[in-house]
Amino acid sequence: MAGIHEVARIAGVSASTVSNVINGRDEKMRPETKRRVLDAITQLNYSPNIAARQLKSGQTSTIGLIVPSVANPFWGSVAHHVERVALQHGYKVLICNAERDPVVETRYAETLLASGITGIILGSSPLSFEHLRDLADNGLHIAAFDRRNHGAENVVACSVSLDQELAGMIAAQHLIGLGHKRIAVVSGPFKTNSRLGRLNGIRAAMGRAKLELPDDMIWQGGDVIGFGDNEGAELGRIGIRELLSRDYPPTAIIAVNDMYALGAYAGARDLGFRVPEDLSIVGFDDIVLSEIAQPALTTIRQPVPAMADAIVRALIRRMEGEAVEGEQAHIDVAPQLIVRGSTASVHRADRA
Amino acid sequence: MAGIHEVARIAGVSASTVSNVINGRDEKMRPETKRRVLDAITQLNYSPNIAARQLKSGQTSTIGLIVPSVANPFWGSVAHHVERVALQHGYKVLICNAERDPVVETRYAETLLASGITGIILGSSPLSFEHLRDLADNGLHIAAFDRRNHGAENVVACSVSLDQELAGMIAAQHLIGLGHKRIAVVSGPFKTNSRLGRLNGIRAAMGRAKLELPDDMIWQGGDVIGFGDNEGAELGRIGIRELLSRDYPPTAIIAVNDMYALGAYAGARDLGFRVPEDLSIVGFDDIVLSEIAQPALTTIRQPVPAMADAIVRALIRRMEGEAVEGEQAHIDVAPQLIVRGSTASVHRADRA
DNA sequence: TCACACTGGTGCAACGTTTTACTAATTCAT
DNA sequence: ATGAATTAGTAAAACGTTGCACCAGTGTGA
Repeated sequence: MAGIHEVARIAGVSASTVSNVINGRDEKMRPETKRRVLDAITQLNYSPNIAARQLKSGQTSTIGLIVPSVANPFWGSVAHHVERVALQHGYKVLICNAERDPVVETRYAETLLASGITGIILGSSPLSFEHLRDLADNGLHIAAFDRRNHGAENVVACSVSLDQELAGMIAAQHLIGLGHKRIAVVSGPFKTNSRLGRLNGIRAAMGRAKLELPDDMIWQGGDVIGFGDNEGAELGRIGIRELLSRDYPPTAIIAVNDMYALGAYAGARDLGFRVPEDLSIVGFDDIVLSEIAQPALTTIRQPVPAMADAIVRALIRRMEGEAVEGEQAHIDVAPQLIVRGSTASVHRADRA
Repeated sequence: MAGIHEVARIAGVSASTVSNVINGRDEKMRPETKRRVLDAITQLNYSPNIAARQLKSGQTSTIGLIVPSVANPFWGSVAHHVERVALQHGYKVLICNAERDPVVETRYAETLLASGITGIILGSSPLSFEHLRDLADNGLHIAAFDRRNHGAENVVACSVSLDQELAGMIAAQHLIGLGHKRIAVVSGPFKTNSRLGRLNGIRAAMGRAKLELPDDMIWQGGDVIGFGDNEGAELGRIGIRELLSRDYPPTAIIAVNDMYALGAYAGARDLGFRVPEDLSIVGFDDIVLSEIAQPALTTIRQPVPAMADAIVRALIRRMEGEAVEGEQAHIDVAPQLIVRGSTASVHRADRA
């Protein structure tokens, strides 16, 4: 591969001039000189060595995106939109799967920082960001997707998320409004901020309606096999079978995300329950397949394109030092209830 | 951030010695010296600057993965497994979404090569690899996932794929065996090698059974909005509605992948057709949701974990110069028919 | 005692950019 | 005609590693 000096030699100029051309500093340069350089560049098929550039300037136009697992279409969609927005701003995106494992997450973040990447977006919504404090102190800008930065302002520069509690409340209220009284929750471990937020919202709404949410109506699976983002659908299926086998089965289910909800469809079917006649199901996220499912899933949509837009812009402002003191650090987006075919007014509730 | 010289100063040795410790060249070194260096490293929280290392050595332990879109769970799963295997071999993975656009694809490949990455895995299965010839000539090792490298041996170093024709034949034979005679195909544009291969297989099987596959039974959508990997489900839905509105609608559908197939479920439902009573549907890939769908989808499985394993190992052998002359460059894996609930013997065929 | 081999390191020149300070050549104002 | 200002471009020192070539001691055999 040819270097900048080779180009300079061919064009009959100095390396500095070539560098100036490449970087658009061509105000004080004869058009003809510029042309000669450009010609040499195309002739040699030259492209700048990124490692060298980075070593010198300390800058990369790359941001890291750490997600639980791209095998979950929700995160696939997030990755897609983050990349789209980043590209518009001249940034590339490096996607990493960390499976919500803080150790893997930290290792990835370290690697990214060591590669000169100074900004990452974290999708794992952990309860604490302590494992990343060192990196943050060393200059890594961290943005949180799907979690507020409250209580971690010095580690997490900015964040976007649904108002998770409100989202949980809306889901529960929808079911309560349909007359459901025995509502269960299906989820993986409540070890993420977002899940906990949703659960609190559900509790609040039920409390207000004078309904109980006993612990045995909260099904938590997947502790052993990780946080269950890969196996969301499978866990949902298992969870609901367990719940529906009870003496007093629930008449409605709130699944912690759409993958669990779709798994719940299968589990309900396994036991001969019809959705929504015998069982109503609500999910969160609104992945593409939710609309396709039979029946189409009622869910709380996360407006991913807008969220990606907000977080990428906010992060880039921080990385480029443009953020002003006290600039709004968290952006709350409104959850949106999408009513489709998986919820209906209660039928079997009275029988129990 | 501290550098190697700072560490050397603290440990009371030279930078070379620190470098030797970091890179495991410690055979001729007093254990005590090594310990001092290690102590200094932890004390300063030192980690080597990757850009500098790369600039000097020309090596990165990173491979690139270019996929059509991680928004399709199939590619999410591929990314997941590629990453898993790469990590086992000490490599990291950089995932890029190219939406099957040769221009975007080329730009990503250029960026990767310029960053010192000398090996990429390409998932787009293009008809031609000409757009990448230059990069290959400049030292980029290219591996193809989902397509044979035949006819492009000098551009594509190695490849894995299903035997696409066989896969197509198996799908068609399954339906033929159930008595179907009017079989339609739903797909995005046939501009990829894998889709074309599947179609050829279907044709061959039908020809052998003396059945026709007229052009108007091959629905192709999505030309305008890209190659339709994002919109697979939506396209499947539209396509099938169009096919089922014909005077002589098909009794069975082969969808080019599971996303299209799942979309076809919705489209069939829209028009009051029941699956599988009125319409049988077969997909390809076997994504997680296929098992969850109602009814569970009959599909041709791609053994993703094994394929990822094979291609990553083959690519790394090439990158590290260990591949011997004439080493097998393409690995064909066997398609596997997974019969589930979406196919049944023909009922309505006679009515038409 | 000398030549030689080992042991346990060290010194320094790269790698390919960027960028600051500098200069040679030209034009301009006086 | 002279000094100042402008224009168009250059030289060279970084950036943080790596790895070859080298070297100062110490032990060994003749």
